[in-house]
Amino acid sequence: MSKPSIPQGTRDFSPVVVRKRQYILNTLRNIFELYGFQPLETPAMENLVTLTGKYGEEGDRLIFKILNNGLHEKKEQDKVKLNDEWNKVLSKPYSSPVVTERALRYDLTIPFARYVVMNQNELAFPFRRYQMQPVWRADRPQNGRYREFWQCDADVVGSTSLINEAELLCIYQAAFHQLHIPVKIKVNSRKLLAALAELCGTPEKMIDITVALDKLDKIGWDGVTKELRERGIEDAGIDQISKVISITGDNQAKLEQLSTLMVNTPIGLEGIKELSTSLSYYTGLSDAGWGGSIEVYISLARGLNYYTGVIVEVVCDSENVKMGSIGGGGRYDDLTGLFGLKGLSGVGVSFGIDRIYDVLEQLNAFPEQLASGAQVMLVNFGGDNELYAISVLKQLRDAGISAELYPDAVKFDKQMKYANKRAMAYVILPGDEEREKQLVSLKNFATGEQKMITLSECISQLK
RNA sequence: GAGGUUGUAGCUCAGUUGGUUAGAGCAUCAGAUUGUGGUUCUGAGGGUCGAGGGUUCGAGACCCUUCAUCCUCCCCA
Repeated sequence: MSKPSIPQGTRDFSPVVVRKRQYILNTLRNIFELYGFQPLETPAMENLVTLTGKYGEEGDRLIFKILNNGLHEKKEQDKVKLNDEWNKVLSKPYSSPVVTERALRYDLTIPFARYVVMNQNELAFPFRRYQMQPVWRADRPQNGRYREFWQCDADVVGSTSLINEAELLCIYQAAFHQLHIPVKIKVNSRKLLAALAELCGTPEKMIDITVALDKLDKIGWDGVTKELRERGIEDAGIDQISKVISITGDNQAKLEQLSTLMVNTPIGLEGIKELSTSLSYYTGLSDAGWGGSIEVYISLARGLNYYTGVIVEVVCDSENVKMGSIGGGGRYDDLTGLFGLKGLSGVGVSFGIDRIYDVLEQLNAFPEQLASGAQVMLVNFGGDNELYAISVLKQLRDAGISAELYPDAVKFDKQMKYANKRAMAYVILPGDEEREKQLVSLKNFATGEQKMITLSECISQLK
């Protein structure tokens, strides 16, 4: 069987799908630019050492490694060495510069950090960048998870101001407002989670508590309790956690109650102050017309363990849509420290393009006119009419009208079927009669209405 | 890393306890229709039944191996 196929976990995007994806990307791009973010692109491949050790043990295994090429030309002793290395690679997860020294990028954050460190002397800090590119993971694909997928990030590095947090919240609000997706934006702080771990008397268990708590929406409080016990949290600690996450009220009320509970944990008070400051900046920057809500959500944890301050997550707030988070982010201190540049703080957000696409599809919220391609097709009648059609074609394009001429003078029926399948808005019939009178017949494909008019009338109607 | 699903025409899938020449719909092509698409009608082409082995008089179906695929858990986006 030699049917063509594509690698597991990859996708083709058909013309209609690409248009819809571009609609999302263009919307986001315009907002990023409006907020003063600059575009950045980095290579599909990075040096393997740039990536290894940055995503945890699990992450290292999911990095797509690129085999070195040209090795077959080397000498006999090199072949022996390569064979040895190959055996190590095949026996277990292992990498060696002899076999592979490059890898496909795993996310956009680490390459961004690498870029910042490499260009630290040229960049104007704080550096605001956005980046929309595919990334690759050697994960096992399943529903909604791919080996090649797109990420879309906006980050600010080199500033600890909470204005940045507020601006990124605004970007979320503005973006989803423009895309017509109702959202709830959940915010929290890693500092509150750290304080929570202190309240439990087990500050070193913060990651365990975080991971368990993150599943609250999925497995419920009973499930979380079970997992916390498994992770070695005492019942007294679980009581504390229960007390904290059962706080209710508006954001202001929640933060006030929290500061009572965390009165003896300085890091908790710090987190509370940061959240409340960010929210007040946000109020000043945001537009009253934006829908959706921002909610302090104490059980929000997020898996990534490099966040250190405010964390944020966006979920679609519609009864008709069941979907996990469609965006997330937070503050990370010292990301560039991994590459030797200390003391740079960053904060960023990420948009889940594929999930946003699915949500728009479910809400039926894509703009109508995205579906069609060329606006008008000219029927090819062959002979002298072909040259006439070409002159009409050129004038249409000169006027900025998207047009195409059917390239072969095949049966009329076939050309009309093609136009129909391509969902053309109009068809122009430049035949014998039209050519002799120097007119065109313009047919509206939706209504079937057709009339013979001058080219300039036609152009003004199509514009 | 663990567990499960499904592989039959370009696509979506039927195919009975194993039994003639493996079917349907859609799509394609041709014709009814040489300047009018979506609707009809008629006809045609297109399959090493994922691959390899086994059981059998006989395998698309049963058994083994293998590959691919999708999904669930883990983890993540």
